[in-house]
Amino acid sequence: MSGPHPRQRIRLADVAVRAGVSRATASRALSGDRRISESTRDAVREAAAALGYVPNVAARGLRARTTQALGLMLSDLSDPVHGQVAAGFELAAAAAGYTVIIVAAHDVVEQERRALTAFVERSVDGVCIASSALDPDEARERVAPSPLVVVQPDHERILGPDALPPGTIRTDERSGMEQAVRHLLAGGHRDIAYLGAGTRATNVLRSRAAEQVLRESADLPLRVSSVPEDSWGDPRALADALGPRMPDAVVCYDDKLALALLDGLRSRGFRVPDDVAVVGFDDIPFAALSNPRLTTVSTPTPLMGRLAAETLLATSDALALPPPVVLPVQLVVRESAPQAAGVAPPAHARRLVPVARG
Amino acid sequence: MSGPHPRQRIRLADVAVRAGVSRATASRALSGDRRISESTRDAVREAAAALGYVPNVAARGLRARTTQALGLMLSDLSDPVHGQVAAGFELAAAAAGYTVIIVAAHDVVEQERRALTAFVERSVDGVCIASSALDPDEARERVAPSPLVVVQPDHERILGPDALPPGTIRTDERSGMEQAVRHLLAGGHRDIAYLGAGTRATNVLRSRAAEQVLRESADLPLRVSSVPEDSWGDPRALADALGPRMPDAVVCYDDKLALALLDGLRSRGFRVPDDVAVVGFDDIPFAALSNPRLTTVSTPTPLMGRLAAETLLATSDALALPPPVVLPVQLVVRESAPQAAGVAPPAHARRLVPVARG
DNA sequence: TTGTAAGCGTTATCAT
DNA sequence: ATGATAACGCTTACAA
Repeated sequence: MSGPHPRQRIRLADVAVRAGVSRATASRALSGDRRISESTRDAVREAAAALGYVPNVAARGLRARTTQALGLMLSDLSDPVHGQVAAGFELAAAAAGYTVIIVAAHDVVEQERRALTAFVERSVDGVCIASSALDPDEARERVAPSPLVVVQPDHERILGPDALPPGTIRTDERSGMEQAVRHLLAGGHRDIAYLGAGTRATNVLRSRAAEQVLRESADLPLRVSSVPEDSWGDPRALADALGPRMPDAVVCYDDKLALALLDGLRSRGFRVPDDVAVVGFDDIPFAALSNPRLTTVSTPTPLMGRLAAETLLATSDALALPPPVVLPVQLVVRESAPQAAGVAPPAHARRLVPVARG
Repeated sequence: MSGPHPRQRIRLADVAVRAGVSRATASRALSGDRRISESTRDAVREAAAALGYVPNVAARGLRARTTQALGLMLSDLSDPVHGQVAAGFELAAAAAGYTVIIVAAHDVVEQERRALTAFVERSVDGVCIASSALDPDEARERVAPSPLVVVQPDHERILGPDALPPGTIRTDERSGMEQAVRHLLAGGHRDIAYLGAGTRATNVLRSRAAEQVLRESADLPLRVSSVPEDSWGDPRALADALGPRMPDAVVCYDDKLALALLDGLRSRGFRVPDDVAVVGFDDIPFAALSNPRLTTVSTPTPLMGRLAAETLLATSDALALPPPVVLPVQLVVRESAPQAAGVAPPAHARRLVPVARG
């Protein structure tokens, strides 16, 4: 039952012997070195194929000082947003012949540090952090001299006035909230609430942006409610968190929260959008399939992953990272916060896959 | 602006010099070798810490013939089921100090072959394939001598009478369909349909199981409809695929399809479950949040990933893989196919997180 | 055009 | 208890 392949792994030396050349020649032949004669090149290739030779990249990397591997740290692989970022990242990396090492750090700083160490141990050629609480400077320090790209940084530093550091990729939260809030105002809503999860920086960022826009556009206050980050498993609690008096409309931190809220509202007997309108953030795939379908701010998650990988691949020097990128987002109007009556919805509102994607 | 850490990476030799010992001693001290004296051990550790030494695992692996890395091949990281399998896999691997290399092969056989080659090139200590169309024997051959575990194999071979090979982890499709179909029969449904996606083996397996159970339990025929694997983006088409006359109930290939179908049925003016009941398969997180909430067969996806990793970690010899494992599944009754009137639902039917998980 | 030999950073063997 | 030294499998000066 054992196939034709030998148990012992074939080394370059074996190929060289079979082709009747030195290891150096074999190596050069396989790497397509122009100085090797046509004939020996073919001979070596044939030998390699015949033996089923697969190079040992650890050995190669040891000498060539490149591993053709990238590290990706994220909080949770089963999260739809992170999954899409990871998918885009992996796709771009694989297209360039790179391999991806993924570590889930579950938003625990100590695990995040360990993840970065794992990348350094493996000498990856670049590291991407997706939405981490770690201080970006510390992270960059830890993975040096590998370049580091941070997607959706979540350190409190982003709340300050400082410019984003090079190698940062973010979405335009402010624009997203502007579109969401203006849409609700146009729909006649006045008592608008923000439902946040946790106290992480991105949540604060979105909450503040919504508050500002509402203030500037209509001089109205924003009601801010908040639930702990891990309480999404209890949808009724989300509805209850909105307080004894239900607002006209709710903007949620993200779609996961919004979809859970839809469920909680239904349990509590509220109708969406008649009793209260709901807007999400991210446009995860199931946002288009909920009942009512979720109006949400579409973020280009797979594109962010792709961009992160491409940035790393294009960056040999960790100190030469490109300036921060802020990606545009777009409100997708669906049923949970429909267009004001009498106004035709824009074409994109019906699309399952948002325009800005990959 | 450049921190205290040196640009050049610290090698073991540097630590040895600083501690005033040989490289061999330094290596042994760091690996906690009992023969090294207390004092030198501390000295070496101090030196390592002071210099910020991080070992090079490629070099280590070259000599020690173990990489502390596992390979995971899946079709798509942004798929909820695969994401959960990957999350469970990564968690178990990380807990054992292992790192995971993930390659998405998008169900393309040629890419699957490349993925396996990538794992061999990197000499991973074990490989897991999640739901692949590749011939398991070919796969095992390709990754030899690393052990291979296959989660939810999808090769047509599984349709035959052959026993599953060692190192296989599957869910009990037959039992799942039995629970689903019996539940529908108990609810008074007679005209039952199966809505499948694609023609892959698992789809055929589920379809056949449903057919058999329906035949054996009630001597009724199963209506089988099918849509191409990539047509889930058009929910109305799914509803239309059920034919001109709507069945009493539909069992879907998986939850993604079922949730899309719910949307399509709503678009077409059908009420669920009044006009037609719908049952899914997998119990992905959003199945509990749809409207109506989805009745579905819960599969222990994170557990499968965890089990796969643990199996690999426990298997030094590729030829000593454990016998196939078939994991139990459990129907979770929700609104899209509710309990027959007058019968109290079991406790688990209300749980958000199914019992069998992780 | 090809071969020889040194080296990548570790760990393991064999001394001492 | 510690040190030399030889691997591990590959690439790349330097030679020829």
